[in-house]
Amino acid sequence: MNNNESFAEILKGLQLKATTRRLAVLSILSGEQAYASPEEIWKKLKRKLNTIGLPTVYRILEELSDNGVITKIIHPSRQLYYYYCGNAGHHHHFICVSCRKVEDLNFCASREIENEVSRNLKGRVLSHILQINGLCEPCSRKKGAIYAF
Amino acid sequence: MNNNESFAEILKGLQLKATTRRLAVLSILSGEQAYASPEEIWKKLKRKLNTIGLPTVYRILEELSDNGVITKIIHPSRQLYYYYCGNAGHHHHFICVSCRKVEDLNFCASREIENEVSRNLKGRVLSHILQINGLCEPCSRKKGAIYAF
DNA sequence: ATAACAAACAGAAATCGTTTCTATTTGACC
DNA sequence: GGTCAAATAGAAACGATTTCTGTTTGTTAT
Repeated sequence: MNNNESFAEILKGLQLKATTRRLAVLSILSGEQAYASPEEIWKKLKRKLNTIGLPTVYRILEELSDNGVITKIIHPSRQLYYYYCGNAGHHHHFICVSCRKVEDLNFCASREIENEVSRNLKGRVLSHILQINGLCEPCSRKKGAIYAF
Repeated sequence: MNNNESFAEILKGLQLKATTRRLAVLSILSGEQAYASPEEIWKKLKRKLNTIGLPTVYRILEELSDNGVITKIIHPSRQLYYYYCGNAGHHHHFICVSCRKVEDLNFCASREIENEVSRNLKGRVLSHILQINGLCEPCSRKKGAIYAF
């Protein structure tokens, strides 16, 4: 499968072995258009692999997230959620709090923020978090499906 | 104390009783210029009050945060941290990941974001998270005190 | 003031998402 | 195929957070 080959390249580039589990995690995540929890991902992995431990899933997700291959979603419940995004450049996400769909946002104010911080606060920016929480188009039509976030 | 009176007003406005514990939490948080964890706040509370339970601190912090009186800090460790900010208007924060100091940011792109989401995604924005992580001026001078975030 | 009642709290215990640990297996390279 | 470090399974531990129950406190009306 082509995807698996390119995922293997990505892993090698990060000096991570292209193991069955890592490729399976990437395969599953890349097939999702919604963010997923480690346990949810684990359940899907168990269908394809004879054995896979939940701690393994946690470790792989953290590795991939630390290396920028996947995105960690910020959730008020503070549960961990992850999302694979093929879009390589720096960008942010709009997440639907109802169906969990994630969409790319073509907006980032990092330059303005950088200016503001260095000019007014004399501080140094290491990173920034920008996430938009809302309802995607289909969900916003369904009445009664609105959650405060 | 004047602060306590105004805190009592705030609580009453939210239909929360102005209890000794709630006022003590607000008193302690408003005296901090850095974000603090529930346990840290609890330890300080124990010095002023005969008895105070950690679950009470958690509950109060969540109530106040839900009502917008205090701010929840987003931290990669996913530990809870809170911060009291007197600034009433909508704004965001620059947090120092070294000394935990929180500073206000006079920047918010909510209008641009709203436009982008409604135009391109046809979605509906419920809320947004913007937090800048970095090093404040004094901390950025101290070499060796830099953390990835 | 004080009585009455719901809201708030203390303290113990439980919860459960996440991490650690150790022995075993696997992938990469020769 | 052999070698060795890296990766994994499974069990166990962890610890921040929440739940639960009986008791206390703040508020409101008297």
